[in-house]
Amino acid sequence: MTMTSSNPGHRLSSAFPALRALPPKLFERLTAAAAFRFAPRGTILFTRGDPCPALPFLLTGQVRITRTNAEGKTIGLYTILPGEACVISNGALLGALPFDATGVAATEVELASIPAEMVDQLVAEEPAFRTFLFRLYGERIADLMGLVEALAFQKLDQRLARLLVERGPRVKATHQSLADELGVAREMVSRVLRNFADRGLIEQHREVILVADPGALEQQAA
Amino acid sequence: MTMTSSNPGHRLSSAFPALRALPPKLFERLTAAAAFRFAPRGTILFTRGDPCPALPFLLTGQVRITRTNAEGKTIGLYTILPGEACVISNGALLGALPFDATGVAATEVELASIPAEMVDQLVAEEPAFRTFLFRLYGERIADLMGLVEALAFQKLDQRLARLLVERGPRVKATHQSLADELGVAREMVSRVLRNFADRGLIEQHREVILVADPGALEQQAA
DNA sequence: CCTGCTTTGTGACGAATGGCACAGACGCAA
DNA sequence: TTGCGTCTGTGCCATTCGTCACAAAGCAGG
Repeated sequence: MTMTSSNPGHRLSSAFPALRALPPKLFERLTAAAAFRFAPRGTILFTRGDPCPALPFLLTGQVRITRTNAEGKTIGLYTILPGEACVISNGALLGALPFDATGVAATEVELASIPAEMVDQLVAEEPAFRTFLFRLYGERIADLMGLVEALAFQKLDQRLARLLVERGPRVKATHQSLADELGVAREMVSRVLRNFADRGLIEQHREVILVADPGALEQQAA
Repeated sequence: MTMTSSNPGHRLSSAFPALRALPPKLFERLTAAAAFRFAPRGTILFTRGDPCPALPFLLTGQVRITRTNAEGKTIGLYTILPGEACVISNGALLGALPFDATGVAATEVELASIPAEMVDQLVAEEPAFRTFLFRLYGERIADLMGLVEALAFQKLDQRLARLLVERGPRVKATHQSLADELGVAREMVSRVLRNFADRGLIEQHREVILVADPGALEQQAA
């Protein structure tokens, strides 16, 4: 499902400041080579073992990176926001590794895939792009290290509280999806949420959680 | 403690194939600019919040990357082997991020730190170096994702068995250090090891564990 | 040999989480 | 309205792990 946006060049450069400094010629070639793609919520953008022909840049929406084990249990790793690129793919791309996780559109998403050679050329020629990419790697690694620490040392109530303040004030999700995100059993999520609701920290509705007391939730997360 | 190796250029290029293709001029400059350093086992090479003026390449030995939380609990993230570089530092380096973990010399180590500008130049000019670096990033991210999955879904006996087969057949470590590595309580490590020993999978001595039945341990890890 | 430190072993108990088995609530479609 | 599927709530019990409180064993220095 590849489509051309009404103004691809502008969207790319406005989402990615690092591209703004490009020589016009190169930017033009980049825009021409980019594959713009639009995908509805829930689309599996890539999964373990997929080949990786291009580096996807996220223009709008959110992509959730998750990992599922042999028994089907799932845990969320991190989220890609607009203006970021999927560097797992990149590791795969330029380092020639298969990637090892799954990317799902958490909302409707719009992305622009840049072919490998183009990315390589950008890295070689554009200092701002190098910085952009390396910073992105650094942030992903930091995200993962933070997750490791949380898994090792934090209790479920802390992790869930953190998730709610970050996604709040309105979180649309089933308990099951939150459980998958956190890598725990659904019943545990239901119980902790019930506890939060009893204490007035949140308000629960079907598929929706409203954060009622962000301060107290933050407290709970600490 | 900076010292000049007897043959720095040769050591660098033999540990890092990606550097072998460099133009002689550049390689000479690189060798001249590199700070060779030798550190005994246990040295803290960097820690959270340290600035990061250069990219350390590991020539010999092993560096363990760990993370410690506010209460002093520790967990190991991954290990850097000879021929690899510390890409956390690099994220910090080229992306201008503080790094977020601690690096400890797990053995005596020898490393060569390349200044930031030099690394930047290498990335710009040397395709082989780009590939090297991106592949390294990819591997680190894969390591961390694997660790996340293990923490979320595997029991201690599985994780400990895995560690022993990977580090075997002779593992020199106290139960406490293994506990720190795995992010668990020392008593649990003692109990699981006792169990392994009772079943003939390992043999225990003070500070030393001998893997007696790698196959069965592997089984246990699965 | 004594002494003191580090390492390892162990029992008892509680807290956190998982998993099962349902029941009830809600929403949608026929 | 009725029926059905999904989502949520809950009781119960097993397992895993953490913590505390020691005891015992090994090593090193005087």
